[in-house]
Amino acid sequence: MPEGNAGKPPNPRSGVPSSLRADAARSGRPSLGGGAPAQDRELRAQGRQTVQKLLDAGLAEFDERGFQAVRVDDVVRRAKISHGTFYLYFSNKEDLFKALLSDALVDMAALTDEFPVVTRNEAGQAALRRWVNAFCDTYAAHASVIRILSQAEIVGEEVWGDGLQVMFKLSEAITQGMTAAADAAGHETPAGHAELTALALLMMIERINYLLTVEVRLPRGEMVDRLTAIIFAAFHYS
Amino acid sequence: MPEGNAGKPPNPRSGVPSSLRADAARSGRPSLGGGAPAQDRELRAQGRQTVQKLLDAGLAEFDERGFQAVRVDDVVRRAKISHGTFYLYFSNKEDLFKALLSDALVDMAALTDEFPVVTRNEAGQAALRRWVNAFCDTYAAHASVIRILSQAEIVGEEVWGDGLQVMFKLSEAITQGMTAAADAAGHETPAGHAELTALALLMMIERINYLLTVEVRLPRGEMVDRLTAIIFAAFHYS
Amino acid sequence: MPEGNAGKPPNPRSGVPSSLRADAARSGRPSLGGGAPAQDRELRAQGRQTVQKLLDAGLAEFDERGFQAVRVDDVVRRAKISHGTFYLYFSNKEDLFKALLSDALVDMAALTDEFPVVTRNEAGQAALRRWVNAFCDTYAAHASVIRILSQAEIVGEEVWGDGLQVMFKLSEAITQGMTAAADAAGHETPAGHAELTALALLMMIERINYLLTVEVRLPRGEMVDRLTAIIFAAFHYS
Amino acid sequence: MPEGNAGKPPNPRSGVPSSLRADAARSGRPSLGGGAPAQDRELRAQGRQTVQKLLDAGLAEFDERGFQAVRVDDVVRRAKISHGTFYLYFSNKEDLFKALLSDALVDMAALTDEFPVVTRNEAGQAALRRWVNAFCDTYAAHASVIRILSQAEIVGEEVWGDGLQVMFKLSEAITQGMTAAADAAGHETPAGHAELTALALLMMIERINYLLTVEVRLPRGEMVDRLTAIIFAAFHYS
DNA sequence: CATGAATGAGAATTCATTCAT
DNA sequence: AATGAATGAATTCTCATTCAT
Repeated sequence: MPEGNAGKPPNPRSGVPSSLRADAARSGRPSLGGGAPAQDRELRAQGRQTVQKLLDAGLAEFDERGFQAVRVDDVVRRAKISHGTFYLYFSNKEDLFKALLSDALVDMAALTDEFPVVTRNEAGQAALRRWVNAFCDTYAAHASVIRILSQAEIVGEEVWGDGLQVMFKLSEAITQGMTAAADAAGHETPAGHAELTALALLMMIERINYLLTVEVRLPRGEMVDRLTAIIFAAFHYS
Repeated sequence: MPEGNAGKPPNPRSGVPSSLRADAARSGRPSLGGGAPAQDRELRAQGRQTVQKLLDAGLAEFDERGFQAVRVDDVVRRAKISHGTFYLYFSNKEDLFKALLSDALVDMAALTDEFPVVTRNEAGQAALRRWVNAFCDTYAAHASVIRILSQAEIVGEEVWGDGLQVMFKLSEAITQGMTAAADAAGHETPAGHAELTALALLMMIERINYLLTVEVRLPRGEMVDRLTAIIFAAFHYS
Repeated sequence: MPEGNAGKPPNPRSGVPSSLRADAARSGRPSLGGGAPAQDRELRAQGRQTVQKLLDAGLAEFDERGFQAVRVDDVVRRAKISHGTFYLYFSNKEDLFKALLSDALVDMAALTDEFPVVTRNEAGQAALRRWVNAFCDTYAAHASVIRILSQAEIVGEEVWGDGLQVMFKLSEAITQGMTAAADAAGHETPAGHAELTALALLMMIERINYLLTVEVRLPRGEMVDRLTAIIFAAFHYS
Repeated sequence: MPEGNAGKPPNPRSGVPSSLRADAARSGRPSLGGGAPAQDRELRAQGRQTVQKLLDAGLAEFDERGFQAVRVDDVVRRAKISHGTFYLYFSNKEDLFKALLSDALVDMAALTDEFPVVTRNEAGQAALRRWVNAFCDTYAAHASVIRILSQAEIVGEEVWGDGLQVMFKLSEAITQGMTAAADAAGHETPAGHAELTALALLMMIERINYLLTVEVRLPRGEMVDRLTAIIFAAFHYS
């Protein structure tokens, strides 16, 4: 999930929707086809295949060298198509990235619905653990793009905004899942507090996953345990 | 503190020193004056002043536009010195950044020594809270550079490494401070576990501070409370 | 009518046919259907319709954006036919333009025959006025192409030459019509003089019409009166 | 003087200031230094020399090939300076052109003040003839740029506007000079009429000069005579 | 010390045109 | 007859860095 936005951000955002502010919901672009240029043409089999080649090549390149270092030329060379063809389907490198990203974001957003109601017992903790694990899986599956997304300076305002969206959604889901049982049981749950807690914990999960996909090798299994324990404790013993 | 390193890192690092692996200790260059080119010359009043102008201008530019977007030309124009003069003191943009960064890292590293022994009581939590607050202050004071540092793809390998160093040191300090009391009291503390927990929590603190300095406006006071509570709970109730 | 040929012209022309030199007469290609590629094929209904769509689209585009700015792609998109099809009927943008232009030139050339014998009286002036008006009508009807034609640098040598042809023809017609009556009456008419005068006046008419079709809004009715008066005076009182 | 503006003009202008509308007077940029980029730097001897080399090279190239065909690369090669240096002084080809143009426009505008009061006699006609001749000289001196200017489609809106300015000024000067004597003598001079007449005649002069500088070789001396006679007749016998 | 000048290797993008289906 | 796909040469512009004064 995206964070970071180095360089003073042009348009400051504020607030905490449902205190943490979830911006206006954007249309969930379904990542299929290509970017802008390709949107208004009908793609035939061959065309679709070329787009795919570009997406694949792009993903590979981004994964290997990051966003900045990749030149359109690299992607094109890897995909073995001509320079001009690239611009037939994507208006530029960022456009290609966006296409790649939207897949990732869709999957990440899907985690929202999967967040369980976490009860104050072993079963709850087990369910939570499963979710954390799922998060790690999803993150890993899209690591290269999410990694780039989290370097806000690199991607444009708009893309970064898409990421924030998902972040807030997840944050809300966590809040819900972690407090639902308590609420039912009549426990008091300081409203805003829970949401801030959820946000903090989400950031933790994300960054740890970040580290998991880059150089620092951490024992993933244990890490998941730790994360689960921390989340559990944070909501139930503070 | 740095995280992120988008684009598969050239030379993967692994391991966890004292499980978390703190890399080989690098020479702690003492942030004074300029970078490489300036190192072997003695600076007179005028020279020092020029360097200062460049550092100021650089900081301002980095703050406003991030690392990438800043061109040597921007810095030079803002500092009102000539293009050629820049290279008299710094070998390039990254060099300037490094000079700026080292100050920040020194201050961040200093937090290490300030981490208190956190006892399982109100007093402990209060002490912890004070430290978290200090962390936020320090982070805020160097926000622009740290923000950039945390976008690994942007800065070079070397710089990023400096950041990792500090991260591991802090992580260890937290582990110590949070488990010292318990250890003394004879509590069992699963070795590696505590360190992973500390790392996770550190990541959380960092990212939240990140968010605090960028567009998303969060209530800092409450956030500090939440962070404190989470850390406390994580170590004492899990 | 074309003038202008910015950029020193490759092959300089000189002389004044019958003092004003009318170049070698070019084959008067009869503006029908398409350009080069289409010339050797018989077009069926569908084909003719496609050509027409292209001509229409081309005219509209040229009118809106001039020659340069129009890309084959624009025409093709407007005509809602495919890129490849364009080259089935025209060899390139200039070819399309030529097809469009020849219609215009035919009409302009037709003005030649309509130029009246202008007598030194009210009737003569009225007849002249009518012709000037007709010129304006014809010009307006083909404004977009003629406007382009008059920017020699833009169109190729060949096209521009076609325009010069018509210019010289018109110039001669004016000379004839304006001096016929005088000659008959035994007035002396300095040979070359009249032709140069006619050319100058033609240029005047053309440029004013140019202005009439572009941004500068002039009162056409009065303008026609002025032009008529100037021509009349030029031939009869100088 | 500029005419033409093929391709529907973005922002239609209308009206006839003092009926012919002379737009807001623009600041008379004194053509010295370079274009935009050079404006905010102090140029030393070497710099000024380089700018001059670029201006010379640009003029020569424009003259030989027109505006469109010239690539920045051509200019740079001719001036024997590096590609990057060009952009140190001009932001692009058009910028270079503008620098070149302003000289021309200043000179053309100067003709305004030189237009004599043309009396209805030999002396008046002689004075007029001298002015027409001066016009031709000035035009010839700047032929290459003016030629380009008159192809509105090529140059930007702004540049073209500068040309219109001068056109209107000249038009007014002619009106003044041609009607001053008559007015003094108590002759009636239909207000608007005179201005339209002047505009028409100006267009004539310009286009003929255009032809004089391009391929069609006309006898300049005689042409000047004809133009003078026409103008004289137009104002005095119509 | 400091400066203005010059450099030139890139990188992005466009668009006319050809081709296979 | 028509189409979508692919091409790649051409051109513009940027910017880090070096140099002579």
